[in-house]
Amino acid sequence: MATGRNHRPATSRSRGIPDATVARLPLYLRALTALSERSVPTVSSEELASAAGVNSAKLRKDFSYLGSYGTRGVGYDVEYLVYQISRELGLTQDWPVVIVGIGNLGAALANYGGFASRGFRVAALIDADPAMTGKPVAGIAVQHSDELERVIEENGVSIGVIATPAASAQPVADRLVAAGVTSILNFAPTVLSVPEGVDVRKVDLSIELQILAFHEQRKSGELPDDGRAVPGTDIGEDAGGGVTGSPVAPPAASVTKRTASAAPAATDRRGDEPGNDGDLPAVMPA
Amino acid sequence: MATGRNHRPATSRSRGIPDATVARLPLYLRALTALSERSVPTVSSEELASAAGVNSAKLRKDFSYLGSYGTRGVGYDVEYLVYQISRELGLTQDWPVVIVGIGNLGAALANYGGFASRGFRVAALIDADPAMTGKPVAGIAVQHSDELERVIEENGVSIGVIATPAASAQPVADRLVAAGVTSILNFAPTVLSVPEGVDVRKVDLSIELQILAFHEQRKSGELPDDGRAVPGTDIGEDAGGGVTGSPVAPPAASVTKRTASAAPAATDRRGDEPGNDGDLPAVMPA
DNA sequence: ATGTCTTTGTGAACGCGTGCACAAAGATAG
DNA sequence: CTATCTTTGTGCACGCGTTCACAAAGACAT
Ligand SMILES: NC(=O)c1ccc[n+]([C@@H]2O[C@H](COP(=O)([O-])OP(=O)(O)OC[C@H]3O[C@@H](n4cnc5c(N)ncnc54)[C@H](O)[C@@H]3O)[C@@H](O)[C@H]2O)c1
Ligand SMILES: NC(=O)c1ccc[n+]([C@@H]2O[C@H](COP(=O)([O-])OP(=O)(O)OC[C@H]3O[C@@H](n4cnc5c(N)ncnc54)[C@H](O)[C@@H]3O)[C@@H](O)[C@H]2O)c1
Repeated sequence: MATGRNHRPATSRSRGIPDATVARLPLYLRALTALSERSVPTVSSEELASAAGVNSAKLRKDFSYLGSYGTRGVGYDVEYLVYQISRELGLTQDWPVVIVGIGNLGAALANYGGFASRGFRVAALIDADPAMTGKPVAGIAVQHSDELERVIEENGVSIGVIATPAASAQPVADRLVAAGVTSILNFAPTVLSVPEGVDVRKVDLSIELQILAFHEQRKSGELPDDGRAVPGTDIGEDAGGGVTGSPVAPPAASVTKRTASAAPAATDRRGDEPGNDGDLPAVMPA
Repeated sequence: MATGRNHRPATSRSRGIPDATVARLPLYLRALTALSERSVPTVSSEELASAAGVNSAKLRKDFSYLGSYGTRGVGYDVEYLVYQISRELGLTQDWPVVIVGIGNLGAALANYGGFASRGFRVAALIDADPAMTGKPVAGIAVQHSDELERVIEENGVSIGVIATPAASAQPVADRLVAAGVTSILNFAPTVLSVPEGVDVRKVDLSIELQILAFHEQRKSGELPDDGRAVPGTDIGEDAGGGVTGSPVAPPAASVTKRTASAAPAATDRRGDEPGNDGDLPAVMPA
């Protein structure tokens, strides 16, 4: 979630592809690539939609934003569509990427094949810990933070991945931006502030789990209690260096005396399907 | 993004909290927790919104769905709100979780502190590789896949995390569901099919990067080429990596006769390159 | 050519999410 | 108790995204 302004001047009216559509293109591409490997020549919107897990009407509308690449009565040419989507997403070019913070997660990311398989090339692995410098991870020697700016400039890196502790995320983001990076994928649980023109997308495992927990709670019985009732189980422990941490403490109702029954007994509305369709997976860049 | 059905009868009108709001609650909770640690008693919607990186009006509306916990002229009581949101998200209770696939990513997740800090407890680590069995990861001994059902039942696990290669994701999901899991967090790049009533959320690094690439491409110059134009243009730039094997070659728009399509880039590279575990979907239309 | 059958492309309706703007609630001062 | 000032809670309008439903484009058969 980009911290700075989050405006949408709707300036993108002419050739702009809807954000929701852009977010689905990679999904279609993946399905198409699989078909391509099986040498399937064409595919109908119905089949492809099924493979991508979406509605066929939605898929057709999405493709309509790219132009008319289908043939009525037949479907879409797989190879041609793979190319068109790849081009639209900018995957026909090479994107050098730097990963900052080579800890548990950073190392896993460096080893991840999903990078290279789509035109993303790990240009460098950066870590502030001197003990890490020179150490090979996924076949690449880790470089010290001091090299950050140089690496970015020399390789023309425009995409950076942050996998440092939360406390270091903002400073790292600032350096990345100052050095020329204009797109950041942030794994640290923090809201980053970046100047306009810089895109930030975040991946937060903790948030995903919390959303699941919410739905899970709905499925099996109602809320724990009215809320101002007894203190709940307290959950302590926390990983070091997180903005998070303090255990869930029972209420404290201060300020003005909380008139009781603030929580309106959740009416057991069962119509609410568990389908978490609407939830946005991540963030929509500005 | 649930894979299975994705409808929204809109039946949820009374007590249902909007999905978009639910997705933001963890964000507010994080900001509030930080304030709580600094012993800040109250906070205004403006301040909190800023800390969470959202619009203040949006935040107030979100909170309005939970009830009226604020005090006009003053703001919100931090401790009280932390408790209310935690309760709403179901964090006042303990959620045992199983992680399946203890490879690079799975191990990182097991070591992640964000789990425990919010009521999520790693009940077990499961891996199919016999060599991994018994091996301690993050202080927990890895168990063989055979133990999956037993572990789920004995611990009452309802949330499962999949970090196996894409090809194994669906089978693992099936077993998880059969054993009683009703919420799945999937890290494998595949569309999962699950019965109604089971929530699936996915985290796909590759998709995030592709979305960033799309915007990045827009920022610096337009598309490589019109695309609809005659193929053969030097778009063939295509970095060595290319999009998953098929060398993103401008396929001819065989709108009518698709002859050569039968022999399209005969999957030359085998998914062994330092990055191609199983990125491709194994799911096919019914 | 003409007819039939399949599947695309999209107009239109609808619902959700966002953000503005403001009345009202309540704190605080006099 | 009254006045003023701060900040919430929300009615309302708007735009985006989703989905339906269907005309028409084109393949294919005769
Ligand atoms: N491990 C996970 O599964 C997981 C999941 C979601 C989010 N996260 C988040 O990702 C981040 C990293 O997690 P982790 O488990 O890998 O932590 P980690 O402690 O294992 O690794 C962090 C690494 O960052 C380096 N680092 C610290 N400050 C730095 C700086 N200023 N510049 C460059 N490098 C710096 C450290 O030397 C260390 O190697 C954390 O913010 C965590 O909350 C982790
Ligand atoms: N590493 C990353 O940063 C990253 C990022 C995004 C997505 N992913 C995806 O996450 C998944 C795991 O990635 P990884 O890098 O950890 O891969 P990995 O190969 O290191 O680990 C996979 C693990 O799963 C185990 N496994 C295989 N089949 C299994 C089964 N049926 N049941 C239980 N365990 C099984 C393997 O023994 C192995 O230990 C992949 O699908 C990958 O595409 C990884």
